[in-house]
Amino acid sequence: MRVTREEAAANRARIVAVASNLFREKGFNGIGVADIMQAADLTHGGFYGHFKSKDDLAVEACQAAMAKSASVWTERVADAADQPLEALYKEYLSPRKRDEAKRGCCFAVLGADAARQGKPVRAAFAAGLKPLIDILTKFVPGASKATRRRKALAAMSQLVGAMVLARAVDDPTLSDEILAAAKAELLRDQ
Amino acid sequence: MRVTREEAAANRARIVAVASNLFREKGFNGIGVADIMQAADLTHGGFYGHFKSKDDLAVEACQAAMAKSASVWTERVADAADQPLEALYKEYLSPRKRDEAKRGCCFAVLGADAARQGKPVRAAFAAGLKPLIDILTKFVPGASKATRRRKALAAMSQLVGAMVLARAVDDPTLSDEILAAAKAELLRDQ
DNA sequence: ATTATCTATAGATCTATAGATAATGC
DNA sequence: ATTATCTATAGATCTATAGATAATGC
Repeated sequence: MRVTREEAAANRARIVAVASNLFREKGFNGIGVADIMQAADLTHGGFYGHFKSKDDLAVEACQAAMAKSASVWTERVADAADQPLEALYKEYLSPRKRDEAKRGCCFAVLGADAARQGKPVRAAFAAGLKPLIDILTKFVPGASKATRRRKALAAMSQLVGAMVLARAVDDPTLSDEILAAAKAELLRDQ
Repeated sequence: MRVTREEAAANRARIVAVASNLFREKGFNGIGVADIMQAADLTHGGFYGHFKSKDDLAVEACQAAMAKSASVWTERVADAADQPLEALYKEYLSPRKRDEAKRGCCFAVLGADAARQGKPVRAAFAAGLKPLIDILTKFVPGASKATRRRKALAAMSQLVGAMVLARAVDDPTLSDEILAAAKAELLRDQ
């Protein structure tokens, strides 16, 4: 039953990866430790050898997801050097992304949930937000750094809010319209 | 033990009102039927005489909260006829509102949760969004109705997203900065 | 007689822990 | 000997229901 040190580390990483998807799909309270472990092909009891508590896993799972977002954003603006913001906004606000919450942006999917969690989760969210704001600040138009940062925070808000609304409503036409409107208004300001 | 027909109707309304606050404060999965009934000064078992299920209550509680939002918005734009949008944005994005989730906007507090619920909740969210968009469409600047509607959807997204982010982060300075940035950018476009 | 509310409980599910097991790594 | 994982379970909590109770309203 026991595995090598390497396999144990891989098991831990798999728990974090699986939890990162399941928390985003079902919310912090929508999935239990036993189901997460089952999805990672491990037994329930083994969990507490890797993590102190479910909250501890929540912090790590969100950190992993937000770090992934930052690296995808960095890659995207590098790939589309001529129109970095257009590429970013288009991907973020795509109907495909909307329909795949488990791989979606933590802020749109778990932001409201995070507000109800303890300090560690909320600290992770603040830390995870900063790199995304920095990327936007670099590319958003504006004479001063302060102006660009203000625009970046507003743009991030618009991205997150549009995705929250597009997912909440049960009306595909309205949902698509929200995503298109946010994208059009964000790009109009370039 | 039995109460009059009038009192029973009042009890039902009190359950909806209390649930509307508790769902917003703790999320759909963060509060149970027994606790809601206790907050309404009734016993757990009495719940199922009023509602078919917890989901049914969730629909009614959200409808009530969103109807309240629409009536407050209508009142606000009438009170501040010279600068209706400024009044609306300033109130929505105030730190006071951020710190009082239980009376907050359903879309910011429960939008991501709603996306994981069944059709009835999501239909209620679509229906509840429309009056708010209509109010914004009336006052947002723009030559054509189509332009104004697009701006209204984008503005609503920005309001909701800024509130989600401001609540999620554990850093008062950053949180205030998000609210201020969204307000400034929304009003810059007048 | 009807019915709004109550007590009590069934049956799931949840987090966390205790102790056993068995393979690694000294 | 150490330790990653396992089985089993304690103790809470959750939704929903069954049946009793007692006041209303015919």
